[in-house]
Amino acid sequence: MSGVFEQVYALVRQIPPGKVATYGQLAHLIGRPRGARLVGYAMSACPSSAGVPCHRVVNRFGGTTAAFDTFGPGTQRALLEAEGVAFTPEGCVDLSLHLWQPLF
DNA sequence: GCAGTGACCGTGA
DNA sequence: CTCACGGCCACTG
Repeated sequence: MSGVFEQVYALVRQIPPGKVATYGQLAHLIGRPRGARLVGYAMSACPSSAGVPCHRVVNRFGGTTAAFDTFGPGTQRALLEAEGVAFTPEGCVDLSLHLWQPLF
């Protein structure tokens, strides 16, 4: 609470299935236009106990995080595809179709 | 208690 | 157009 991480987790938790958000976008939403790194670190913490779908967070290119290879190659991609997220031949998420836009 | 690092982004030259 | 650097917060050693 009262921490940047909690702010990030709160937003990520609001991301509906089939949608993805970028680090920079989340950083802006928490009031840290230049704090994209904080979002990345917050994801690294990725407390499953907090119910944070960190697999729905990708970089600005829509590329999945290599850190997910911890569970196996292409783990994050598999999770997103299971939710109906379309991927480009380059292996990136089609942000034009699945970029999460906070209504309010 | 101090310093360095980290799943990144944006701007300047 | 491309290359390079700074900046933000929290956690670890």
